Amino acid sequence: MRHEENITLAFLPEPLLAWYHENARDLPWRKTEDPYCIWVSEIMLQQTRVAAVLGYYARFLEAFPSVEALASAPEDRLMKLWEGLGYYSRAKNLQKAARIVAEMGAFPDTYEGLLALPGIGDYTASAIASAAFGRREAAVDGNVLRVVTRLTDCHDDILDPRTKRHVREQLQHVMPAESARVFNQATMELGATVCAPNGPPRCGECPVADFCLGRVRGTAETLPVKTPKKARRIEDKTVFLLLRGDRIALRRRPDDGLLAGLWEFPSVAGALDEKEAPAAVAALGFLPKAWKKKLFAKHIFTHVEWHMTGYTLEVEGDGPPDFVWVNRAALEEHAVPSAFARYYAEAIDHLP
DNA sequence: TAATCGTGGAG
DNA sequence: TCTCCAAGATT
Repeated sequence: MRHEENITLAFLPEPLLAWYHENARDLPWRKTEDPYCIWVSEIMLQQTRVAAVLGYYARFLEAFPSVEALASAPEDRLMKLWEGLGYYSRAKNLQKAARIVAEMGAFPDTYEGLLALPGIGDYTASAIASAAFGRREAAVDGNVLRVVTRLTDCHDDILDPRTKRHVREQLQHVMPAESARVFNQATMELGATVCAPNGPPRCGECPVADFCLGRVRGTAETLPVKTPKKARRIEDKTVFLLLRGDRIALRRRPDDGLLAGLWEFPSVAGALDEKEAPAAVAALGFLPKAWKKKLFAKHIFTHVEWHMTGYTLEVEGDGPPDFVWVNRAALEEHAVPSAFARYYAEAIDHLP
């Protein structure tokens, strides 16, 4: 560890906390010390923007006000509440952990205890331990990594776990015991609003610009250093909106992998043209009656890209046993991911 | 270690 | 339209 870095970070807490006191956003999870509420917020906020979380957070706590309520919730209701928020294993791990906590009778109140719960890693364990229990545990997320690497002019790859460990160690040394609840929040707030991603830092508004090595040396805009990510692969799919009377076909995705356990319109691999599609429909056990529409849609995930060719048609026959047939009202009760948004809207258009 | 796992806002 | 990437965890 370089001596220089310690000196810089030692100056951080006082001006940072003063700035935070005047500039903190008014966020609902900052108004409570209830570990359950804080936990829910931290899981939702993983890789997800504050603006996207706010509505989900309010609806989720309304539906499941306690660990016990979450522990006993039906999975379909849980997934419907998480619909559109992404990273759906978070919701499943949340319920797994709720059942463990309910069984334990109390929320773990230490970093180690929290870390043992499903869906809680190093960052989240530290964040909850400090915000809910006042423990002196430095939480290192993307904001904190950006702030610290700029402050210390550190060019290590922030995707390397060793960099995170190093940053956490440095912060553990300077994090004030009497301000444990807000120090993490303040560092993240600075990274979210001033020392922000996507563009140059707003050093003119920064309370610690005076001793920021990245600013002094002119490297702040190039930090943090991050290894480039791999190119996305493209997957062609053909999606079928199968109409039968006032109903449409849905099927549940497998329990593992992408969009696990969510509902989708039936599809097959490959981009089928008008000549190939009828055979695929017949292979599913249907007799096509009327072809209504063809619709292309693209959806971009983090490292996969779906190119979807969609056909809307009326059919006869039951099809595979795992298909369920839903009317408009029932469709709206199922958790269908945003990847199918264009087809979802199309389905609604064709249902009475 | 490296790949996997969503979505949408911002530039 | 395209790229980046956000309060990460898991395997």
